[in-house]
Amino acid sequence: MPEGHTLHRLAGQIETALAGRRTLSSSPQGRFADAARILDERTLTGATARGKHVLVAFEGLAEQVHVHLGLFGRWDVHEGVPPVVGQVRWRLAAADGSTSLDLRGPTACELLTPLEVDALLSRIGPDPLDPTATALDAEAVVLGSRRSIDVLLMDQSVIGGVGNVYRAEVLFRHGVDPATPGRQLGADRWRAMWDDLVVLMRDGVRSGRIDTVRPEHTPEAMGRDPRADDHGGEVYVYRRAGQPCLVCGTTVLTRVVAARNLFWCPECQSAGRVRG
DNA sequence: ATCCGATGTCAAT
DNA sequence: TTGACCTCGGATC
Repeated sequence: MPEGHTLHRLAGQIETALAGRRTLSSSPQGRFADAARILDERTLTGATARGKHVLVAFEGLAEQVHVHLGLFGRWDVHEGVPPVVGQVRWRLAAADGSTSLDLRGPTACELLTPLEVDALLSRIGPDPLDPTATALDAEAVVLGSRRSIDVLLMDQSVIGGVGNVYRAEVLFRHGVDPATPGRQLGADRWRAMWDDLVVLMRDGVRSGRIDTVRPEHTPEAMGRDPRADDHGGEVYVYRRAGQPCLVCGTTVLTRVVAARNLFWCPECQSAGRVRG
């Protein structure tokens, strides 16, 4: 589901399956019907992802489709064109019937003018999956902030594409206390975290899941049952509240930060902790 | 059959 | 800080 890697993966799949091809658009659920009529029968020219947003472009149309999945949107890629099931906001299909995509429950599915696209892109922070972005692009904001790193990581104008799983996991992998203010993080640690996000998220694009557990801590290496915490990927702390830390055995904690459930190990994650 | 949570964001207060 | 929104599936009754 939808952190940045999901959207980059989808953009890639759309390009591979549909770029340069004539497409059919419809809105079985109805709320995208007017736009779908404009898009129908057009050749798709490209799909790009920035942060958690996807933009799809069509020949002869200045506007692009902006899609944001939100918390529970889904975008399923099908071989062929199966019968519609449930609420499908936008069905996009190759005109030859080879491939189709069903978009459900998105926060955003709308046509944006070039000006609106520019405005959208300008409010998304550097994205670890953008090959032109670097740790330096967010460094001044992060290292100058009094806000805590667990809040900064979720702020899409600071870093684009990181969501609740990558937040918890990158903090764990770097032993960082989630409450550490950005200004106390230190440049070395920030850069290491950024580089790690690049690696983890690229891996997520490739696999379609979030795996963050290092080889020495995998179920195979530790003799654990891999199905014990199966959330579609192998993780250290995400959704493991009350269970023992995979590394030290301390009970994993949870609390709401930036309106989402944060998970962390109070023993392993002490770097940056304020004393007293 | 019903409830609840979910890898997100924004507006209103 | 809270509520609203979008939809589905797993847990619970």
